[in-house]
Amino acid sequence: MCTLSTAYTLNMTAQTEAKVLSRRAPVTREQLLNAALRLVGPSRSVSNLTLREVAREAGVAPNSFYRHFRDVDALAIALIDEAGESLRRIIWEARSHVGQGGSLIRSSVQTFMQQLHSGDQHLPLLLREGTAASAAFKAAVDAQLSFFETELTTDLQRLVAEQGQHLPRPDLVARAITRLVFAMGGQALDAPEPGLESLIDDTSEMIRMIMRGALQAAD
Amino acid sequence: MCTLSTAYTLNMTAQTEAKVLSRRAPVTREQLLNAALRLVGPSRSVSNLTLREVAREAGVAPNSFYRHFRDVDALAIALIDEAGESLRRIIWEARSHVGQGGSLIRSSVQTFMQQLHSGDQHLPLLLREGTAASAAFKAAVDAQLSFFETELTTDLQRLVAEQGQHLPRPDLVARAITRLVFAMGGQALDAPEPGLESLIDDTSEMIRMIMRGALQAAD
DNA sequence: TGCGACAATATACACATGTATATACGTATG
DNA sequence: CATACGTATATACATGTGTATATTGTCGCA
Repeated sequence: MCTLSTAYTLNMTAQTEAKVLSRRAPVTREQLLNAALRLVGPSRSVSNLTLREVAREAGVAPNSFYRHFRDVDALAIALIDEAGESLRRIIWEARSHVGQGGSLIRSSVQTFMQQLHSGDQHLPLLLREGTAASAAFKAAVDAQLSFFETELTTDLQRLVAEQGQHLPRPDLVARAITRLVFAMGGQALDAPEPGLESLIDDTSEMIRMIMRGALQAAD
Repeated sequence: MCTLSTAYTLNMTAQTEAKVLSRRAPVTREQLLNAALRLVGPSRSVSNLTLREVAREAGVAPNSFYRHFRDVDALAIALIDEAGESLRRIIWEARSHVGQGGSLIRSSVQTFMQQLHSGDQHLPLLLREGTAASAAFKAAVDAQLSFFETELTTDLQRLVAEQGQHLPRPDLVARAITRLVFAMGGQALDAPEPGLESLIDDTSEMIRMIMRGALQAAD
């Protein structure tokens, strides 16, 4: 099969987008990351990606991979970090978008779930690799989740304090909410579009249960 | 490498345990299942298992695999079903073991978490493949979880009714608890042994929050 | 006893994979 | 300009993989 060598030049999707820019522009790195993201799609695990496969999809010689990542696992961790940033950005937007119209809980959950269906594969990846094989992956995901939980903890305390109440164990509450939302997100991933609304409702109601139960413990 | 052909006869761990029993005793099937379980260990994903690898570990010729499973995915689903049965058995035992000493919630959570560290890889597998790549895997895991949630729903209703109370949305409560426990179980998997107790405490407290919050909604 | 079915095996083939080696190309600096 | 360097490439090789084909051994039934 000598069609392989020519195949590199056929896939020019991301290759032409930035032809030449300075000397050491790490454009190939982005190509590889995007190619991997494209390959895993909505449900494939990054741990069955192949070095050659990613290079092929990126329109790059197999050996060029080594210039940017030690192996596929290194690339995977880079993707997880990207996904963590994405998550923080998403939720930050959700917080700022919350009008007086809907509750903060519901609109946050809605933003999260809709992002899962947006076509950007970063969040699905984060959900998947959290229980993945490699211990390194899990550690990377857990770091991102912990970061998120910390933010949520202070947020919850502030919100509850605004209503003149006190929230016991805010760390536990934040952790429960985070993990629950991620678990429900896993279901949302392969739920049909119409069923998504009820999934958002259910998840929001679960969160309210947790909040009520936590506040009640203050007695 | 012609050492391969002899290697089959070297690994006799499970092969000798039941020499000959009737004609069509599917002993090789169990060998393959156990071998796969041994190979995935506490953290490896079943989707990177190789047909030859499993056959090798089972001490069986690669082609014998086809007699029992169409491919590795079919084996994986069989393992998930086994894991579901295991889960139900575990929790059933937990329920019956609950003395007046500890709360039902805590002892159930404890049983679950301890089982995760017991060396039996069925439950870890169930946790992992729930967010796995293959849609078939997720469906299989979801079926087992749904079954579990149904049992839990009726249990919760009965328990609450015994105390003269009414539980609104018992299905939601059961789902939240199940998914949360599984999410926390994922953390318990690679938590050091000493930290396990606090993880059990945290998870139990989370469940109590959910229960209190759900009951409070009855007003 | 022998025979037919069935499970398990050995051998083989056409791939795909990770990586070693050597080579071309473009750019910044002397 | 020329040289050196960083990047990407082509080629190659040993190894692992899924599966097709043919063969062996073993059991139940006649």
